[in-house]
Amino acid sequence: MTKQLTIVWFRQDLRLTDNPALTAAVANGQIIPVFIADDTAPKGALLGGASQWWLHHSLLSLNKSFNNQLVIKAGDPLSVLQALITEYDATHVVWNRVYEPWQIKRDAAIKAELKQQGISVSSFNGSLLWEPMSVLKKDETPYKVFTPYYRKGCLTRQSPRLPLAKPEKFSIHVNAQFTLDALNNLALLPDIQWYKEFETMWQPGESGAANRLSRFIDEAATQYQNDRNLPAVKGTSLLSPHLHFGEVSPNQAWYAIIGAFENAFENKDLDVYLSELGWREFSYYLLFHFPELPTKNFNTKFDYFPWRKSEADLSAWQSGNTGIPIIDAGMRELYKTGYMHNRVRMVVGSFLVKNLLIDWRDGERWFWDTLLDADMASNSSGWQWVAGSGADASPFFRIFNPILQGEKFDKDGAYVKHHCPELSRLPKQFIHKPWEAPVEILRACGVELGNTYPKPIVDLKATRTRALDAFSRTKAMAQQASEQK
DNA sequence: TGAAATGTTGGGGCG
DNA sequence: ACGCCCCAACATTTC
Repeated sequence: MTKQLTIVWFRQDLRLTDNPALTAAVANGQIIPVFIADDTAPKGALLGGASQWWLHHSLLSLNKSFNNQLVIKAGDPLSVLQALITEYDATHVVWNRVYEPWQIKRDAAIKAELKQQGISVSSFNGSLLWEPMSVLKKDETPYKVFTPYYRKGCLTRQSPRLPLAKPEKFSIHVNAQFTLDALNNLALLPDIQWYKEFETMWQPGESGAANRLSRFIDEAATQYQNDRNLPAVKGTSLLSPHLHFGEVSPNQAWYAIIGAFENAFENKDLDVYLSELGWREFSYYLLFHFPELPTKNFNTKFDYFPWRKSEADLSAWQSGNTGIPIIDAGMRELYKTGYMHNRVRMVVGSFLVKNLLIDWRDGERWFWDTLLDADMASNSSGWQWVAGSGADASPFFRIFNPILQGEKFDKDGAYVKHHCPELSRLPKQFIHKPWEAPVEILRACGVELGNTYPKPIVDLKATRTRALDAFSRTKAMAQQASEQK
């Protein structure tokens, strides 16, 4: 019997349980687990600062699971793999698929090249419940609306793969060794020490992911429909960064929910959660079928939109100094914790695009750099959804009023007070609109607008009208352009 | 997974 | 008792 040695190329699947590529490799003999920092990644795909922090720790965790034998490399993945194949005399290479357009292209080229060299190469689905290529409408074109995509396109198809068990034992080539130098050479930890707070809130790695999932099931899943909207309450799963790096698969989350409760689909709370996993699938689906989603308006009407350029406004938004409490709380939460509650993501997104008229791509870029769960598919489809330019998007005229959103979902202002402590003494009546508070109340609460906390940088009512006007002019221009053809 | 403007209804105050 | 007005509460339309 010939000796079989398989290189397991880890990318966005940093786990041992339910890892199809790993399971296949282990069944085939010895393995070499490797992570490669890809030097050839296009600029827009380079990991943001927050994600780099996460990756650093997730790799440490994965290495621990591999008994200190995770090989870490940097460079052009093809060359790195070829060098490893030669060095170890490997016969097989396996990986779980990724879906960013540039990675699809790269992987196809690598697969072709290695096969040509007589290496056996296999790829697997480790990250999606339903892969994009297999879900189409009757006319063979991709869905553009979520509900039929999910209910008809996905749910009526074959059930997602049941999670695979963690390989009980595996044999790693004795020469495969982790070195801290190799990890540190990736320089994933940023120079600025802004991530201190990340460490108190997050536990990157497979066991951290499992903890989050079981905690969600025990404490929040059955109140999900309502509590997921309350940013001061831990009512969401908080799984997004773990899912992005593949420390847990959507299949594990899916079947954990279905297994923990009877008739999950009949239960509104659980059904809503499962459909959020469906939205994640939809994002990957859109990115796969519309590879320009991260940079181009899905709805080309928006190519005529008169975006404003304002460094001052953009930077006030980024730093959480717009003078509108729920916006500032969200943006500060993001910078400090690498995360922002989803309800608030919608509100700050609407504010940037509609009240400030700043291009959604500027928002997308900031999120990409600061979110621990930054994900090309979710980020671009999310921003296009907010802007109104996306597939099955929120219509542009649906403009969130940050005061009303605050009063509805952060009634007593706990979220605002936590992230904007300079407002913490304000009565809840004014917590979402301090500029309406009488001066004597402001003074008594230690708030001086324009000094301890900014005055609002825009008038919400006037900018709402301005946005609607810009939108109607955009429609007219698009209409005119189409008539001229 | 909106908000504001506009329309409708009905109870109650009042002459 | 009746008509009128006001306006809150809810519904519908519009962006």
